[in-house]
Amino acid sequence: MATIKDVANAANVAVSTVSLALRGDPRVRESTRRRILEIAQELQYRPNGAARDLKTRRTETICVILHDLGGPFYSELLLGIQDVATANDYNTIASASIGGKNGSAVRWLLERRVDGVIVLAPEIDNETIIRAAGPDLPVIVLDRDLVAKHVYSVRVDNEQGGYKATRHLLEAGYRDIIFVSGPADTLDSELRYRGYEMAMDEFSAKKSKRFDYMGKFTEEGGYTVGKVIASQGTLPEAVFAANDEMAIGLMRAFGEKGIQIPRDVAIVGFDNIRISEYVRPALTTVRQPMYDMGSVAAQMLFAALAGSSDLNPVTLPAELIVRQSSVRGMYV
Amino acid sequence: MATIKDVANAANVAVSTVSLALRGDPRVRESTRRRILEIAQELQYRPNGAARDLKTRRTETICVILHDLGGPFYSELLLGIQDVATANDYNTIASASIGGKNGSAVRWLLERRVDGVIVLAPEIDNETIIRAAGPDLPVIVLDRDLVAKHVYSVRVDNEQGGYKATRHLLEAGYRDIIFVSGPADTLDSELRYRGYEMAMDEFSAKKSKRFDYMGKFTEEGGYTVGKVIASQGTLPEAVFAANDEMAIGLMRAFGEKGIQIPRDVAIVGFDNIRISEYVRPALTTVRQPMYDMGSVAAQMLFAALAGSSDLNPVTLPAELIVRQSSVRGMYV
DNA sequence: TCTACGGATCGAAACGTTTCGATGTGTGTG
DNA sequence: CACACACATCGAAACGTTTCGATCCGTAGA
Repeated sequence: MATIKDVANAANVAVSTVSLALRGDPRVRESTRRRILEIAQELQYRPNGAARDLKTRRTETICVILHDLGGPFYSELLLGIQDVATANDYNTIASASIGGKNGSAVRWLLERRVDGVIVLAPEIDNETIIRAAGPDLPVIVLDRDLVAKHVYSVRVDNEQGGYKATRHLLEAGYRDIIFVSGPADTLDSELRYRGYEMAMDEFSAKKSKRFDYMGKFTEEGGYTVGKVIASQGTLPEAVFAANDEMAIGLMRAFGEKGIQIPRDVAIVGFDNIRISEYVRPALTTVRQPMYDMGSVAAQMLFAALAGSSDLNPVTLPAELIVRQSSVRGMYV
Repeated sequence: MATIKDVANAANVAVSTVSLALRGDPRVRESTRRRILEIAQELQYRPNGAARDLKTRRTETICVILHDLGGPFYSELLLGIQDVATANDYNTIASASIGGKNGSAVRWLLERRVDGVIVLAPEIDNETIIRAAGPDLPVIVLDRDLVAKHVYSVRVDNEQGGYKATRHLLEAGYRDIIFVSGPADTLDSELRYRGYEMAMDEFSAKKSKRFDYMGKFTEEGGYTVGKVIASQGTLPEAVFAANDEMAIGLMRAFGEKGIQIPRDVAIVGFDNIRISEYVRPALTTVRQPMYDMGSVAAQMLFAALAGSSDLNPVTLPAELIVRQSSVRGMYV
């Protein structure tokens, strides 16, 4: 494979001249520049990124670490990030956090192959992130409770979202509302529950306990919980599920038992995944501003890259989206 | 930032010893190795990936270039790729092809920052791919009609899929079946149409012309086409849409006109995106084996990396999934 | 004609690793 | 006691760039 040296030899100029020429530096005469370009083309010269990165100590690339690539949820987030990155002439790559501690993602964090990282992946632990972050590797954490040097955080207000969802049900007249939580260790679920508590207290309604109904954040998880709820003596008036996947699982379980939504039980989810609009009845949910989150995160990253170091954590508001699953007396 | 040299100095050993120690080479004594590790820890030493890549001339990373990250469609594909990559101790990154010719993705193709590339992005042109591929950068193209040196192809049998979908409708007794195509320039749509033709000919049914109904491969596109169809004098008996998104758009348009599916019109889509299962009536469609496609592509890539160069193109079969939207006399 | 200067090009060092041949040390064998 | 040998460590070159100061050349000003 041709290197810059080969090009220099073939063109009878110094290596440095080729380097300058390729970069379009005005110091090299136009005629020689054209000649060099031509020869480079002929030799199929392609620069070696690693060498350049090594020398310049910058990669002009940022990395987004996600739980799994292609989750429907991430599409908008990535778009928000990419728009900002592109505007800054930066490249964006995405990497899945699969493999955990010694997996793929860690090498992007630890081996300085990128200039900055945005992390939305619960299974990467705080310690790793703190170790990775440094003066020349800012890290933006999404939806994570972590403050550390060179680590900056952007979050969605899950608590307020949970509050909105619950209050919506309360205002519709429901009082016996249960909360179906995600796995015990997720912060998101916890915060949504706190919002639920706050609203329930405000209306002096009786809360379900934190761990009464706990699922796996997947449709299957919701389905299982739904079966349990349905087989108990009395149904609740409404259910607030910690995310849409679970809400949809609940709907399926209820459907199989002949329980009608929202007539018999109202349901509210969280996340506004694309399916929630298509499910019947369409699911009332809370939308997280994913595009904004991506965009804000990327902007903070570039601010950090530019030298700012006192970036305050940002919290973005969530938005209630009312559909049929929570509207009393509506059928499909 | 501490380098290997700093560690060597602090430990009073040569740089090469540190290098060996870190890699766990048995040549360095266990006691010194532990000492070095400890000092590295203390100094917060982190290897410089660029330097290593430069020296070893391998990155142990493959890159997947997709149209947009996070399309629901890609999730499985990436999983298939990652599983194989991980088994080979390789890392996987994904990059969006946004930006086209001089965009982000191109640098992964052209600047040798990865060991191999898998491309599923129509907007990257053949020329770029051919230029990028070389003895030390095999490229696997997905769903693309391209043969070239160091370029290998994996495809789904779109034609057979289109045939299956159409034949299914024909066997259900429909004869007046129209085909709603994607944008003119996409190969996939074209092939699916050919399958449609084949089946229609076999049953001596009258085909719609290739460009009678053309949408944008999005729900909006399907919706628009649906409006047009609905406002014409007579409805077809059935519609075969070139992908699910469009099929769902069609369903929405028909729904708004009071046209019932499948009673008034049967609908079949293509892709088996997740929503198609939740839409009412659930959409009959053709599943592309995305996981397999990813897995096969990755396997071919590693075969190429290992030196094989005579890898034959692979075509994977598509699978018909019958749901309610095409089953005569079923309502929801 | 000499000097100064700007433009074009060059040469060498540096970036942080890996790797290979060389070197130094201690142990067991004859 | 000399020798060979395995073991542990070292030193230097190389990977392909970028960058900075040096050099060379021709021209304008004195």
